[in-house]
Amino acid sequence: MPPHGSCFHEPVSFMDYNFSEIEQRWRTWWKEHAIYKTTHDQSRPKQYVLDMFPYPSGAGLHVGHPLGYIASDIYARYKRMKGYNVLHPMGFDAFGLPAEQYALETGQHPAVTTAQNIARYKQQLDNIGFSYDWDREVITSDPNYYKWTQWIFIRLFHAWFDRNSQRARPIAELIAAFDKNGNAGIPIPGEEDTVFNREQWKQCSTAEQREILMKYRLAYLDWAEVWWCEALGTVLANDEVINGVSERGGHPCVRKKMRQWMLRITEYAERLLAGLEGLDWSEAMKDMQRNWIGKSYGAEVRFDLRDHDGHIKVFTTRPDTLFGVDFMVLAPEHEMVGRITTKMQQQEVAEYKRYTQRRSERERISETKTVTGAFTGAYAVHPFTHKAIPIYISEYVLAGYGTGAIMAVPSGDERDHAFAKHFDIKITNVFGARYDGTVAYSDKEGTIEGSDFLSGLPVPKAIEVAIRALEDGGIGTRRVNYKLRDAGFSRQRYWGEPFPITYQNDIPYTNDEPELANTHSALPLTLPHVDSYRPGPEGQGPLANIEDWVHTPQGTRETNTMPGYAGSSWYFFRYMDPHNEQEFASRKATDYWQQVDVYVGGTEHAVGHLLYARMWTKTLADLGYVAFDEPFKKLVNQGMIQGSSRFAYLNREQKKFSSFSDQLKANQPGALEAIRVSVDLVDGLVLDVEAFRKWRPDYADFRFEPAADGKFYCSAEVEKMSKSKYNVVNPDDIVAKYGADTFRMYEMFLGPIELSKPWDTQGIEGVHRFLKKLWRLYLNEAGDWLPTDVPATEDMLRSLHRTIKKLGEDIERFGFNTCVSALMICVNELSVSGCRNEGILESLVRILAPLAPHLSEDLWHRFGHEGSVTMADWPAWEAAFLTESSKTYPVAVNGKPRTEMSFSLDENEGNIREAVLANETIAKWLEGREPKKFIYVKGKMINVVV
RNA sequence: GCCCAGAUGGCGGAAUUGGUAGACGCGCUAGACUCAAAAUCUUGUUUCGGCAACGGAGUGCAGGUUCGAUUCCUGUUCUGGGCACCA
Repeated sequence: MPPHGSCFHEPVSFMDYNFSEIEQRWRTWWKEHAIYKTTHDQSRPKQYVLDMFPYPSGAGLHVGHPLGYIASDIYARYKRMKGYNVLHPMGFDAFGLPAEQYALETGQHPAVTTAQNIARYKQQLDNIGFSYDWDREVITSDPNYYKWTQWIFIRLFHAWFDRNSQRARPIAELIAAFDKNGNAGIPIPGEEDTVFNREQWKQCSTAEQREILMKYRLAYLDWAEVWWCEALGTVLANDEVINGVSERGGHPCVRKKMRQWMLRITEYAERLLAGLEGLDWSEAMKDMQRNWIGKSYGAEVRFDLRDHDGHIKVFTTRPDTLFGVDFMVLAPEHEMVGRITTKMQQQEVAEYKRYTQRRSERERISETKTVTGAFTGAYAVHPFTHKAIPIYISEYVLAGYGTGAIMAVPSGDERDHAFAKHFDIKITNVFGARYDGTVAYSDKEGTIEGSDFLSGLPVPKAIEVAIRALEDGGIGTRRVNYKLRDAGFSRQRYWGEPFPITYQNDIPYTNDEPELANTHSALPLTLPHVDSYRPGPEGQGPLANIEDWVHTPQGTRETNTMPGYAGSSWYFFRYMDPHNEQEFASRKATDYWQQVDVYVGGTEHAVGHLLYARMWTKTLADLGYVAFDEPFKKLVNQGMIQGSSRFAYLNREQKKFSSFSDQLKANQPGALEAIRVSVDLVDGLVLDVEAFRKWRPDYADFRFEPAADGKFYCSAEVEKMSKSKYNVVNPDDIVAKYGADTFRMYEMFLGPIELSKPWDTQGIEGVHRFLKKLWRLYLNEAGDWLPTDVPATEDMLRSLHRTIKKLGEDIERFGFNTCVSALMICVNELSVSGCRNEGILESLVRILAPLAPHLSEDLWHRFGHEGSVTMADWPAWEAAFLTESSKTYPVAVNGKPRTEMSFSLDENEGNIREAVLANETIAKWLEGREPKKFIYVKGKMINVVV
């Protein structure tokens, strides 16, 4: 019979710490009493504690996943006890490639496998005793959720970024401005030179007008590169392409342009950069975002072509080196390449372009050893010296960065230098003696030389003078450049949000626009059923295969789907108001819960998810839907828990495995083969040989040569935890064996939350012993309740209050490993002193509650409380119990500690000096010398310098 | 290649503001209880020399600042994470 309430006074025969019975009982009780239900409560301050929601993979959770969840759960529970109304939800980032891949292989619908995976994840999470309010669960692939993802996309489509006010505004306001003044003062992003007046605007056809508007929209269509695999007839993700061939099948892949949806995140570059200042994120994380945004100051310079009309624009951060330009390099994809390449060079250029098409961007920018490129045969004209400048193409210039073209200054840039040497281009020195002809001088120290009007000027001054000369001559302009690029928002896949877009004559309309006669307006636009998950024609997604879905009387539907980050860019709003059918979240809800106070997740999201979520929040704020424009106030990054793999050593010729030792490897190098052993078959390093033989029947008749003690040892190596390495540890197994409370505390005890560290199943015993020891403070073997009203000693009180203070401080700063140590020390002390004082022991239960909620709940109820310990108050520590009157000082001579001496804390320095110098040990080290200096730091140490 | 982080006993780690390096735990060691095992309790455990007292060395490596450096500075090596369609 399941227990109810706190009425469990029925006799229990087994009075040891019976974690499985305790944990099951209280999990049921929490559920029945909806302990973790969160409501809108104005009377308490709010606290929003959020985990990055997981992608529910088919492999289930391993012990590494819950690390951050445990930390945030402890924090959330602590904040509840401190009187906050805590929002601590969980959900699933459920769209994604793996489910689709699985569907391709097995034919099972991604919705089905995803639902199964989510069910498994939830069960695993519940096993660990998290305080999530599951009523607020968010699943990105649920139509009731992605309805609002689509709704936000429509807002992005109908919005543009006003550079003057630095915020997004409805597109209707842009149209109004065009009707009045054309695009005067509102340049087209990326095409700032294109200007039209009101008449020109009005003369445009609707199609032309919409084409112009597309260049402003925050969600827009453009041509962008993807990996295209001809043999598979599909677009591939970066990590599906390895060295230019597909991961599956090894078919050649090339970069190909496709028409895609993009997000104009570049318009937010400045705000995304500035917004970082006020955030409580690690400096490392902010640096990564700053670096990604990549703001740089410089100039855009126009180089006219010698034998053609037109010009090439370059962006440079070093306009001061303009006189050192010896050649130019265009990205192979640069639009100008086809036009300017001479007949002589056409074949070479075409071949080189084919080569770069197979190269990933990463390969192109990382390649430093071999220089590649091709000469176009064309020349530009230097704007000041008018000398002819040869134009090359090379992979190290990327089309997407700056203008896709550079002016090359070999004396001042390492890559340009290598390029010049390789192609035997004469190098002009603009750094005088600082360039020695062998290594480019790229420092910004010193003066510029041999550069006409710039000669003799120090670099910063030269940059200014050069920019002014460029602007005066109408040759260039001062410019700020960002490395940040607009984000691709199309995927040629099935398992993602469909776009609420319909094309009429190739013009995209959002489904709520009047042109579609309101026939498509209802959201969500649900994913239609497909019979096959194979790609559609010409690289389109599987949706393109469903003729009668694509073709509607009003037009043809968009067949791309949204990328994985669409749903995760705003889910933190939905938790605030998860069942709202009118809005993505009400203003009342978002105004109450505001920003996420603490966001916990891995660094791998540093620049992807965290940047997109910030942009979406800014857009929603600009359009008036929420009141704040930064989603995550504080960010905590958890490290990874790595696997500890095991290897057995095999001499295949002799059909013999040898127990591992340091000598073994040294004695037989080359002859030994390391064979992976599942961690399930190993106790520490000792292999269960019989189990291994069963696991790998192909080795069943091999010999196993044990060590001298008769055991067979494996070697260990720290690696990523993954199935293929046989080092995955499932939290379910750990919880079954030791209980969730032990598991939670052990994960925290392992080390600082932000560091990566290997999992070691053996170490968990220590934490488990600690909980058993704690249990014995409350109940003896006979099951008698031990706490009574006996008085507490001063030592006990000091021990308790020191621990209360430390726990509070450590939880606030996410230092959970030291929390566990502090509790261990406290329990050790209370055990030694035989503490039975119920006041102390009850406080101990409270401070244990965030870390070990099941055990604490059980003891809490044994104290006679009816409510949950979750709602108990966090005890206050009292300074009176912590003050010490004296200190045992380390006394050092010349910085080396030689002895210890105790002094009262209010002893004056003169007396201390006298006593120290009189001390026998110190006198011995002084050897009669007069101390040069006497250093006394109150409460810390004493140092005598001779 | 670029950006970021980390390196302390056999292992995970502690030392929160520059002040006794190794807390706490694992493992190992010796012992108590037990027919035995488990559980529990007790002892020791950075390393070298020494019975000990004590002394030398020691926080990836090489320097520097300081009365004093795991902590600050310069350089360097190695490991891990990210680099735009994995999530």
